[in-house]
Amino acid sequence: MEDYIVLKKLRRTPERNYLLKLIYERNDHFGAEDLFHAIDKNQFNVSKATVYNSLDLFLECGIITKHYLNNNTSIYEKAYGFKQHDHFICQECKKIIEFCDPRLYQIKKSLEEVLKVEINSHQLYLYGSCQDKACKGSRK
Amino acid sequence: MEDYIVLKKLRRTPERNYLLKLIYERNDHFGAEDLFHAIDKNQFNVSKATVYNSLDLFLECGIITKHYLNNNTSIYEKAYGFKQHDHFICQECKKIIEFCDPRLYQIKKSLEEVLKVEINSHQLYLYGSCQDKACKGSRK
DNA sequence: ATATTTGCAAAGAGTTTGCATCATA
DNA sequence: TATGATGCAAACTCTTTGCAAATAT
Repeated sequence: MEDYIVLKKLRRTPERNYLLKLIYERNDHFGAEDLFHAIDKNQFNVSKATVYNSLDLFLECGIITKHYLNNNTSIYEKAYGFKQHDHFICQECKKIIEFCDPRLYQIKKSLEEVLKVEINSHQLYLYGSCQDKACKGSRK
Repeated sequence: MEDYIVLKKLRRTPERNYLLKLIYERNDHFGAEDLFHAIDKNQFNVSKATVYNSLDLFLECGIITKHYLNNNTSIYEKAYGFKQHDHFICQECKKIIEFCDPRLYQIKKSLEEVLKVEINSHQLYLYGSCQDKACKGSRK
């Protein structure tokens, strides 16, 4: 699991290793604060600054992905070894459904030509409501 | 231009009218702060709180659109009478190019079926580099 | 040895809130 | 006149920064 570490020419510190471990243990979308609180303070004392620093680093390394939510905060998810996907976000219950649609790549390709630009990445968020019982139940 | 005001059952205040005017005078993507600074303090004294309140209101009315940028801030653009479009953002020079691709609607339609959800809106941002001379020139 | 990384606490940016005052309907 | 809207400043949240001490290479 920690074999994924590709810290390039950077230093391998216990804090980074520990944070990576925490990240790979979870399968959700988490905020910097979530990660900070997941730290076992008895085991390790990682500061918030280091959490942010490390997240930036992991992001650059492609180990995690960052999403900018509609409340001006960010969440992350591990990325390494997972295929590129996009997100549907239920506005009622905040559930996130991941999906992947190859047609998006066609769109990107043709837009590169039409707009005469080079596209490196994209973010697609679909907003709406899911049909979960639990979700419906929570509606006012 | 101010005929667009559809303040529903809400009050028509001089502050809101003035802000709407400012918004319709500009054709760019602007932040709350930008709008606040665009206020002619001699002419009007609109507080920051009112700017934020009004932007929320205009957003609900569909008069403006809100985008969440990759630095956890928001920008707005007027929406009324403009057709839905998406954005390419140059990571070098921050230029924004708007585009509209009908295939995205097909994707949304089929995802509604596949994911069994109802999609109300979406946000698609493409990131990359444009080929402008001015942009290239600014690269380190 | 030395340049990077850390922790801490303080600063910062953007946004929201509380409340008394004001003003639209 | 009654409720909604405003201005102000303080509070809040998330994130970044400065710096001395610690540490990986």
